Order: sequence, then structure tokens, then C-alpha cells
Amino acid sequence: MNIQSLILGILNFGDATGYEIKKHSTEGAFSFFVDISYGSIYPTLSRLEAEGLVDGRSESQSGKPDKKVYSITDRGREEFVRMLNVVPQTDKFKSEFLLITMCAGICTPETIREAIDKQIGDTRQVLQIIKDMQQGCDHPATQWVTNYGIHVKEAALNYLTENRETLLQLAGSEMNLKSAAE
Amino acid sequence: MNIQSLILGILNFGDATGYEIKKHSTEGAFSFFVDISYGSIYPTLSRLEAEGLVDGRSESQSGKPDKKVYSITDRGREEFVRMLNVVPQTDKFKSEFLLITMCAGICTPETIREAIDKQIGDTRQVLQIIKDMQQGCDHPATQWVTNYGIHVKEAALNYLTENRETLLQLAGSEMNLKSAAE
DNA sequence: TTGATATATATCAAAATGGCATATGTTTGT
DNA sequence: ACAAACATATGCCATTTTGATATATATCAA
Repeated sequence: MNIQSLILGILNFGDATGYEIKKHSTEGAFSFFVDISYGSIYPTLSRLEAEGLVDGRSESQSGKPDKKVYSITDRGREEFVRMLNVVPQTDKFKSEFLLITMCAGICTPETIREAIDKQIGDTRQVLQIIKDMQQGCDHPATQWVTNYGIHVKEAALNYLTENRETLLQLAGSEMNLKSAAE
Repeated sequence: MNIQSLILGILNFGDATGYEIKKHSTEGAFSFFVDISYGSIYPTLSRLEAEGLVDGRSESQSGKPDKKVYSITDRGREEFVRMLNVVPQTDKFKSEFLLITMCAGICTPETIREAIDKQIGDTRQVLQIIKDMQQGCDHPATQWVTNYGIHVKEAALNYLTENRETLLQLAGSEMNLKSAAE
């Protein structure tokens, strides 16, 4: 799946500016689907408008700079449905935290403490985003997705908090030579 | 974190060729850390060798093309440790499956069935990779990481299998206009 | 009144991907 | 026996994407 699909998907749930699309796709409800950045959002929106898949209307605002609000067209919706009906790519999951954790033996205890506490904080934050999403929307399919997220993230949070101490005890355990020399 | 760190990290656990690094980072134990492709592995290995952080030795093999086996140097190990001791970036998780699921109402039942069954299969496969990883290595920090993975992935698998039917019933529920027209 | 934060769009160098080319061996199906 | 498919192994490069920056304005707090 590509950037085009995500943009059509976001616009399918409601009108938005390029700026709002960026926010949705990095912070909000749509941040679990595809990666996206300004450098790809604005050119893609222009192309989609030229192809008639979205409509853009300029709105001048008192004070703030003009914004261009995009909405999906019927042809855009058709195109989006066509794109949805393909076999999805396998999920991508990348974690620096796990690399650091796997190398806990050669890290300082402070590094490991910071890393696990950041991870616990991040997980709590994601859980909160998902719970907000769930309360703000009674769309059944969205409920299914948010319940999935809550289920998985709570499992992660449980493991992290219950095994924090065990991990901390592993920190630096493979640096015996170094610490002896110092 | 960057490609350089991942390569040093992989070589820190054992020597490897560029080809093997790619395999590790997309299929194996190291596939949960950073994204990587041939187009970045080979140039990075050359640069790391020029900087003295890795050693490359050519090995001619009967039949197969020559391979260049890289190993990490002491300076490379130092550099790797330095890179590990920074605050990690937040985990990245991207899922086309969730986008399709959230749009189940405008997808065909076949699309949704394929998507959920693929997701269940993918999750089982990842679980298997993690379990193999756990059995093949008694390094304590690796055990901590694999237990985390198993914990989280089993939670995901439970939700997916227990809520498969509920999701299937949502498929196509927002296409009433279309189906009436056909 | 200065600095930080938020809204809003846009550009562009640098990084990275993903597909292709090359070469050869092994396995599998017919 | 033969072809096709797959695995090992390195490398290139057009296109895509990022990530940082520029521009402009408003608000709010210190």
C-alpha cells in the first residue's frame, strides 16, 4: 500500500488539510497504517487533485495562513475501495528499544533504565490514544480495531512493568573486563 | 538509530556476509529493529571497512560466487556501544491490515476473510521465529526480548482468532446502496 | 517582549528503497 | 533428462521518501 491509499483513507473519514493529514498520520487514529511526511503529502495531494480523486478548496482564515481543505470525490472513493481489496502487506514493526534491550549486557544501567521507562511511557501513551479513539467513535469496525490495539498494548505494558527489575539486573553484566580495568 | 548501528549490532553477535545481514534483518532474529536493504547494506559495509569499524575478508567458495565475510573490530564494538547508549526512538508499527479492517464496511467479505486469515498466519509465523530464536540461544537479554515478543504476539493471536467471526460479520455492511443497485 | 508552541504550506539535498543485472549451484517437478 | 524455481552472493541506480528547513502568522506564558 502507498501514500495515496492512506490519504484517500483519511479523507474517506472526513475532510482535511495537508497539515491535518500529517497530524492524523503521525499522532492520531491513522498513525498505525503507513508512514508519511510533508514531502510526500503535498505532492501526492496535488497529483490526486489533478486526477480528480480529491477536491481542494482554499479557505482564507482570519489571521492564520490560508488553508486548502481537501475532500474525497466519488471517483476517489471508488479508487480507494479498489485499493483496499488487495491482500495486505505484512505488518511492519521496528523497535530500537529491543535492540538496546538485547544488548543490555554491554549497556550502562542508566541507559537501560531510561530505555525501559521510555518504553513504558510510550506504551501508556499509545494506549491512551487508542482509548480516546474508541470513545470518540462508535463505528463498529473502528471498535474492533481499537479493541485489538488495547488488547495487544495492555499485554505489552504488563510484561514491561512486571519484568522491569529483571531487565535492570542484566544491564552491564557483559562488561566485566572493562569495569575491572577501570 | 541508523543502518550502521544495526549492521554493527548484527556483527557483534557473529560474523556475516552482506547477504546474511540482509537475511537476518528481514527474516530472522534481527528483523524487529531497523529496516534495511541491499542498496544500503553494501555501501555501508564498504564505508565501515574504510573507517576500520569492521574487517572484511574474501572467501572463495567452490562453485558459489566469492563471499566477503565481515567481522566487527574492537573500534567497531566501541562505536556500537556508544550508539546504544542514547535514548531510543519510539517504536514504529505500521499495519495495512488495520486500515483494511477499519474499512471492513466497504470491503467485500472475501477481502476481509483473506486479510484476517493472512494476519493470523503472519502472527503465527512471527511467533515461530521468536520461539526458534529463544531455543537457539541462552543469552539472558535475548531471553528477555523473546519472552516479551511471545507475550505480545500471543495476545494478538488470541484476539484475532477469538474475534474473527465478529469481524467477518462487519464486512460489506456499509455497501447497502451499492448492493441495492446491483 | 521574548521565546515557545501551534497552524499551514512548500522545497530540496540526502538517504533509502526496491527492482534489476549478473553469475552459479541445488532442488524440485514433470 | 530437462526445465523451472529457488538459494547464494554482490552490486547498481532510478525513483521514492525522508527529514530538515524556510516562510508566515497567531497565541500564550514567563
